[in-house]
Amino acid sequence: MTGLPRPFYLRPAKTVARDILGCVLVSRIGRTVTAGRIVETEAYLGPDDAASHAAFRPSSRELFYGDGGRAYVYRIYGMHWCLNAITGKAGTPGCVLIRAVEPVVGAPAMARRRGVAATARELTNGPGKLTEALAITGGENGADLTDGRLVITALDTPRDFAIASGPRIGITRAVDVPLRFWIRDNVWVSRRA
DNA sequence: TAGCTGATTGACT
DNA sequence: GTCAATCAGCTAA
Repeated sequence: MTGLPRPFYLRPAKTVARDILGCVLVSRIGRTVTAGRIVETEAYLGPDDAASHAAFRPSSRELFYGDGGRAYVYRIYGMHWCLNAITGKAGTPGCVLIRAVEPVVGAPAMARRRGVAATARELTNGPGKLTEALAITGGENGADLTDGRLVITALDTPRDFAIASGPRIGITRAVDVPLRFWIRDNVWVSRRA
């Protein structure tokens, strides 16, 4: 399984965050293939972005400062995993947080992992929810997103959707910077603002 | 070593 | 609307 090519990720986080909307996150982790269309993202920049782990989490630096196209998976609040795509060329730190996806393949398997109905929006409409649905854990930290068990691919369908933007959610620093992007009117976008 | 924080979620009033 | 769960990684000492 091949995903979006490396150069796609070697651009500013803000650009990648917008362009990656509508693309499909494919997980071949575990026995069943599961996949979801990315409908909501947030961009995190370098040390100048106070909300970015690049600014206050030294242990993430090796990934942040490396070439884009790799996964950055970390535990939050001691119980949930969050998935990011590292962006930018080596030396220019940045990443894109995948906040919500729309189930495309393997909804029954996601439902089993999540413990909710296969049609429920709670399946994947949040950063901690989609990682559980797609069986993404810390084991995927550093994984290559262009080729492997976890990849992001482009759809052949036209990008005929509107992109909305606003402040990022859930953070305590740099609260007002509008670096959150989502597909307007998509019901799988996470609530709570 | 001890204490604190957090890019969340789900249960409860 | 409020709040607890639960821990890696940070800081202070």
